[in-house]
Amino acid sequence: MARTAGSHSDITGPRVREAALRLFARHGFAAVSMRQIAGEVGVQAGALYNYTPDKQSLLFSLLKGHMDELLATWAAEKPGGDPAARLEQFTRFHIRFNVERPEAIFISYMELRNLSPENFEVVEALRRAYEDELETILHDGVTAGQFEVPDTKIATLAVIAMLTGVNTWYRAGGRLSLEQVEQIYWDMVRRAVGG
Amino acid sequence: MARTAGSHSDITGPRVREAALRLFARHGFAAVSMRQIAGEVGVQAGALYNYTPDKQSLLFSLLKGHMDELLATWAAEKPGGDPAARLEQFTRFHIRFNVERPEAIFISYMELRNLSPENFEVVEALRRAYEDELETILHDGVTAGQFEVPDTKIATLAVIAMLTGVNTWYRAGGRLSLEQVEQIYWDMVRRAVGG
DNA sequence: GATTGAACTGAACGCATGTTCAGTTCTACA
DNA sequence: TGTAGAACTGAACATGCGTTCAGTTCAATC
Repeated sequence: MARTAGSHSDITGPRVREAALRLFARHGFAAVSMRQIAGEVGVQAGALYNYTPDKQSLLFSLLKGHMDELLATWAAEKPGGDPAARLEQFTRFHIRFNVERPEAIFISYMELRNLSPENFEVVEALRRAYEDELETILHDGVTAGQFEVPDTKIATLAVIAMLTGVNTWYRAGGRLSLEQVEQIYWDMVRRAVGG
Repeated sequence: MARTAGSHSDITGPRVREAALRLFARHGFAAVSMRQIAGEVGVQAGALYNYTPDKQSLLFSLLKGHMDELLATWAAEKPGGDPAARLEQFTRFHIRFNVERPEAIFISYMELRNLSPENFEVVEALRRAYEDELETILHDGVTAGQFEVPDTKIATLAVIAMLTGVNTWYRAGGRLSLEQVEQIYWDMVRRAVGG
């Protein structure tokens, strides 16, 4: 819209982010150079600095963007009503969202330590907000007498860890369909919380 | 024993491994320099090469040593008999072993991609062997009609992911004792497999 | 106390890093 | 078609990297 002459930035910008995401996920933030990212995009290293003030900001932008999208997507389909139904929805949502973005999930867990303290704080707060979504469901379920959970905080972390683990082995077109995977995990989650 | 003159290697050697483990866990393999490791030990970078042929081998040695210890320790207390009792034993063992070695666990999951292909294959095989221990228990439980698990492989990975997640939040001296944590997770695991 | 060899130093090696910037290219608009 | 200015190049910068090695230090043995 407000673009002026000579602009390719709306093409190159996303390509920089995609290349950085892919390379960070594959080799790790510290092991990837700006020249490698530039090479993937087909550009010289200096050109990247039209799109990020520095390498650290590029990582932060990717992680923050991912968390924002996660929370926004969940907010859009956030169910109400019965805690058990909401827990099933959360379980299926988390699995589906994760397997669709393996690289973003991967770096969101692995590269937190490469964020500066201020940037870490921001991403960490978003992650806590996401965890709170699940904890609220569990808490409501306990209150309603539907779940039997001695400690909702621990159960929250345990369930998320279990679900996120799907990413370590799931591959599209594998032995099980996504629907089957969702069903198996939902059965385990439901029973784990005594539902 | 066979040590000859001028030797400090039985002191420095372990210190190199400890420093490397700590630094790799904190900052990541690629982000840690040999000079940083040497600095922690109180030695010049060149001296490290009395203890490892190169940086890559140092990482491999740490990961392989960890997996060997994991398997040996489990083998030593490996229970027999009732699948449910064995599953409880495995659950408690895994949690206890992990929280006692947070740094080794961390790099065992995070730094696999920094291993050379041959080294990766070795560590991966050891991890599969450990997973097989749990899968055998689940399989026996299903055969005995004690567990209700549609897919023992997936259940294995789900349970291990859930248990390993303890490391992301557990701190000694925190709100819950290790015994309480073990109990909470064992309840969840037992129910998740329909036991 | 002399000797031996492991342990270590300190400097050097070639190379890669993140980042900057003057200069060049190219595209959308006048 | 001329031009403004965004996009990009290509070289340079200081710094740090993993690794090597000739030389020095030091402790256990004779």
